[in-house]
Amino acid sequence: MNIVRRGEEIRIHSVDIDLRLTLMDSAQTFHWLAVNGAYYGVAAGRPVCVRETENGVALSPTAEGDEAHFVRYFDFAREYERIGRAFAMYPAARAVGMLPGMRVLNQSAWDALFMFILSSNNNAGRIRSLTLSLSEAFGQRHEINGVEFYSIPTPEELVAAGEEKMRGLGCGYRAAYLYKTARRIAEGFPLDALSAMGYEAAHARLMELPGVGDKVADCAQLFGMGHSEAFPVDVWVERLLRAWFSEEFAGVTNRHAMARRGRELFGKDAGIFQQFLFHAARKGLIPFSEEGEKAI
DNA sequence: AGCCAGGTTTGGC
DNA sequence: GCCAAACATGGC
Repeated sequence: MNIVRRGEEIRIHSVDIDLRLTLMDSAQTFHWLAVNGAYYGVAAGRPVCVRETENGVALSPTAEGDEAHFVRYFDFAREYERIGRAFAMYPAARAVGMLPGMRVLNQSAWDALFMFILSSNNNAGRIRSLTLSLSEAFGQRHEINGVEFYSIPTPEELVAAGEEKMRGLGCGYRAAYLYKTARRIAEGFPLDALSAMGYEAAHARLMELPGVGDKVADCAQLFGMGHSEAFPVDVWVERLLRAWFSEEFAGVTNRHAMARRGRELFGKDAGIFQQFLFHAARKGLIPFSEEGEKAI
């Protein structure tokens, strides 16, 4: 990795990054706009335009000292090839090599929590449209290169908007979850302190929030709190584990136990590995039947 | 029309 | 503790 600044632009060279895969297709974030081959959005508090270069990315506008922020956001300091090798004894680990340039983002805790509360029993397309609708209605406006986009609304902005207006945008029963959680945070729940806590303690605190169960908590921790051992288990990961890890997960009956077993088995990189397994499963790159049989 | 979507909550054993 | 059903919404 090599970082160069020119005026308001930061260029990060010699990194493995596929922006469309990471920002638009991988279902770990839902708020980015793709316009003319560039991507516009707020990256953990920094409104920015990102585009791919020959062997990396260019970001603008940026301020002095933002380099470390974007390296962290795109997780450029972690070597994903090493993770693929470390799990090479599992046939399904070819998922890592099949998705070059997918990064596991370090988003802000609230942004990740917001989007994954909306994700419950929902599909990626509608999570995205709800995220964009709520952001445009209640978030802050930004404009770069004539492209207009919005911050995800803060807890305070959601509380000011009210549950009924949120429901009016199509949130369904998730409006109550998101509104009540926003109110808890606005009233002092220490969301930003959870990143500094251990996985288990932070997980237990997150589960206190309305609309946050094991899966949403794990996604918020993995994508928004730097807890790389969090191992979210959704429908896709469950099917994949039953098919391709039947010995390792033998006797594991429910998703809560699968998530615990995933952390035990894969350790600190469990969540990174999970993201590759998840996406490969969802896209049919690693096939299996409904009964959990491998389909090679 | 009925099933599914990166689930959570609630109420019954 | 574990399990089933209810919960809004839109796309296929």
